Amino acid sequence: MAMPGGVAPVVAMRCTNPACGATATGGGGDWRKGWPLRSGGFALLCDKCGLAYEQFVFCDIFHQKESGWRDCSFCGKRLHCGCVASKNSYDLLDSGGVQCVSCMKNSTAHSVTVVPKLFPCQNNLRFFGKSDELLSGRKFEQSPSLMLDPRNEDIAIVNKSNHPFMVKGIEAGQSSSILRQKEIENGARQIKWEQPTLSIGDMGRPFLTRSQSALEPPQYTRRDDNKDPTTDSTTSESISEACLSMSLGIAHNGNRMEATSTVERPILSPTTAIAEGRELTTTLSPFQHAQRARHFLTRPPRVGEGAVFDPTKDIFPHLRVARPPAEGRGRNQLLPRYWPRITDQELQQISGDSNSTIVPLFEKVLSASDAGRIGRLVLPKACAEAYFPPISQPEGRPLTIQDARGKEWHFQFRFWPNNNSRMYVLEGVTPCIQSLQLQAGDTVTFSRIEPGGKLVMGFRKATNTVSLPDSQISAIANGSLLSETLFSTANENLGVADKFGSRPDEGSLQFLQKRSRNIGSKSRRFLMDSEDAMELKLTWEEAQELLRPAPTAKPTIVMIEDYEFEEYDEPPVFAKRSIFTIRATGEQDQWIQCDDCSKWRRLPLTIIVASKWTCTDNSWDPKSCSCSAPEELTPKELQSVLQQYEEMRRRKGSYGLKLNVAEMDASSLDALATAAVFGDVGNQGTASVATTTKHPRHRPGCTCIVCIQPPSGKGPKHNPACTCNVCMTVRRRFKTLMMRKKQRQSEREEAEASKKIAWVNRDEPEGSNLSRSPQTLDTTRDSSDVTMLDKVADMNKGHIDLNFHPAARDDHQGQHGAPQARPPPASMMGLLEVANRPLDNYMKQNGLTSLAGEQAGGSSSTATVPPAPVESEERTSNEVRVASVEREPEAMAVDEAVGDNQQDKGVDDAAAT
DNA sequence: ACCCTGCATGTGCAA
DNA sequence: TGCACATGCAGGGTC
Repeated sequence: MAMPGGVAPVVAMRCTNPACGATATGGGGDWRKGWPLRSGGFALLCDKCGLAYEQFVFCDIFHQKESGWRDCSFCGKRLHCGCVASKNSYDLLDSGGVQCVSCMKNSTAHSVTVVPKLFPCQNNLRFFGKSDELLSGRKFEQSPSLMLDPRNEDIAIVNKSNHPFMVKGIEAGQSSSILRQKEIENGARQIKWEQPTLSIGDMGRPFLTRSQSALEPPQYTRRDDNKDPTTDSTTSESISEACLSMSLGIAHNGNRMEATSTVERPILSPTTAIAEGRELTTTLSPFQHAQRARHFLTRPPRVGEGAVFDPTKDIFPHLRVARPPAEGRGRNQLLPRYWPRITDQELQQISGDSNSTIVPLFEKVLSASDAGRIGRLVLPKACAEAYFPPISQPEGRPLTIQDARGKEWHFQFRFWPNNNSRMYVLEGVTPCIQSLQLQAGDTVTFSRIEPGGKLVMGFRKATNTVSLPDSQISAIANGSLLSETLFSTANENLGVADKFGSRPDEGSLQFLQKRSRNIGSKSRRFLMDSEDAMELKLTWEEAQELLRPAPTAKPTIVMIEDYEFEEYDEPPVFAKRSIFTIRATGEQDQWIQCDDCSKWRRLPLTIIVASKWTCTDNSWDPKSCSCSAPEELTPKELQSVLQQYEEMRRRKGSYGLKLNVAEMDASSLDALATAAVFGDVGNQGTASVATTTKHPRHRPGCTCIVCIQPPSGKGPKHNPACTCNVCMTVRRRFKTLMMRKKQRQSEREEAEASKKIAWVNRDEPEGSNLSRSPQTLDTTRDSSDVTMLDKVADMNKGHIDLNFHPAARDDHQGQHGAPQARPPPASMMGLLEVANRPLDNYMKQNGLTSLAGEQAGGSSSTATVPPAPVESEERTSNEVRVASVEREPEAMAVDEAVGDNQQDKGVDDAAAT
């Protein structure tokens, strides 16, 4: 094949990043594929110093953006895309943008003007070879020159600016004004050039950098600069598409090799980007900054390979990067939305200290049905087929996946035939989903540990998880619902903090976009500036917490659709968030965080602090009225309190109820108690922090039946031979229950027999023993009902009797047919109301002064220690019900002594006893 | 009555 | 236009 200009082949390339210095011949592994191109190939990236995947994520967002309208990446013209009618009015760019017809036409008139792909940053790559011609520059007018390295079939493309590009696995083919890949059948490899004329006025300008200026500046194509970049999404999109790409396009399509060269996004190293950020601070709009900030997130995703030098790794371990799919069957077809966006921190977390390598496979934003109670997680077909073991039968096979905590989950990986295709699902995910507290909009990430091939899953909480009905979303989108919801008991989360504290998750954003797409023909966003947005980055529950009743206000409790509202005559006070705790002496404290130094300070209980508060405002404690004063709580105490405070908030959310401040007290207390149980409070020993997303007293790693038993249906079952307290107790109760059931059954049979006899002898005179038998049973029934009534009454008096047996009532109902007049049922509200009373009430009622003293030997200085720790976790109401049903008499007495604080605790406490 | 299971269907996206 | 996927639904099983 003739080389244009007779240029010698490229023999090697070197990354210009001095910290990287990667040298490769193109086949030595220093290069790898980047983002997929429309044509099926992949961009080519330097593997060592790392180039920006985030660019693609960025573009991907815009790909996912409103499907109807997109902006031309060159002129900014708004194009209607997607429908058949518009098919010829635009052209898709491999880089993710679109190009309008005008620009397509104009582009042919321009000479090839490209932005050097790699030169804006220090990571940029330069080619060097035997021939200095490569470096000295070889200009071409219409089409890039192609240089082929005969050894590795890499092709360097030198553009007008003397910046070469490389294409792997191609042959120099025809030149044309359009740079586009052309697929060549039957093994022929050819490339077709698509005009990459870029309006650098849009795109390249922000990327004028030191390194770039040091090189030959690219030519710019002017465009209208008068557009306000904040309103012109073109800018943002263009920013991401500023450079001509060097791309590697190898599609595994039989024997066919495909190669691509296309327009590409600018590649920036983080360091350079930061430098640029300084340089461009004055010229970029906030919107642009926002976009640029994404470039800061770029780092080389070293996928599934051993540790290599990565200059950004240590600097930005938390950066969320869309990693290209790992090797797998058909991975090329993997949609970018499934690319795992996993940070090194998370990878580190998964891999622990081991030397194993984590290969991120894919991720998925949980849909409502994924996170629902059905327990089925729909897997993207391509991902399932690429990374999970192949299955031929619909029944599939069991699959064990380990979570980040090392816990193994057993799922059934299977598929359903669907429209001549397959729909892959993971069944039995409910326990896992619940354990990880995942909900729709959150993201689960699947990875593989090498060596070994073990599957691991991580998760990412959505920053903008929304499960509101569309109407509410719409209202929120219009800003109309905000205040309304703040004053309501909406139990939906609008903002669950990212576990890793990262920025909003793209997938979740897409989820949001998707959810709100049907609201109307136009997308709406509640207009707020960035500070407002920061202020509003809280959940509805948090917002509720910020609203405190006026100090003089006395609430009236009203029930609206089974939700309990505190109704005040006076408007609520907008307060700063604080945490309530109870000391061993029973005294309550309020803790509040200084806005300046972030230290937590103790405040009197009755103080309601305005939205901003600093140590200097602390007039109640002269010792802590300065930010320099040490914090009263030790870091461990603080950590425990905060963790459990978060836990409490989550539980509030899961109950879907607005719980009053007293409940917060109890929960905070519970938090401290939990911490105390694990030796975190009052014991400055080495006990590790017991983090759990489950019941506060659940021990990490606990596999007792209540911890792992799914609410129903399939799923991992507890080892029947387990001898843990809970299991033993449950078994004992089950035995008792069965005995009772047997007894009732025999009674019933006896009654049936009696009825028959009574019917046969109905003409018998009254007083007959036989005819009175059912009445005798009625007496029994009444007696039982009295007992039940007593229990309900007892409950309403404030004693939760978890022995209350709903099944017993059912039995009687079944036995006697028509329901009878009954007292108000023991509703969940009632239970919660009682359960939420603070522990000090309980202690008073039970004549206790300090549980801490009794139980923990007074080891806690600031916390009240709860009853003995038991293995448990926050359970669904279903589980609670089950546990309640299975109580036996000996546990009842314990319940009344112990289980008055929280409903779910009672079960565990009794179990432990 | 509730749950599980398997399948069907509608919608949106990508080719 | 076809495919992927979210979700609805019906039927059977279990509590």
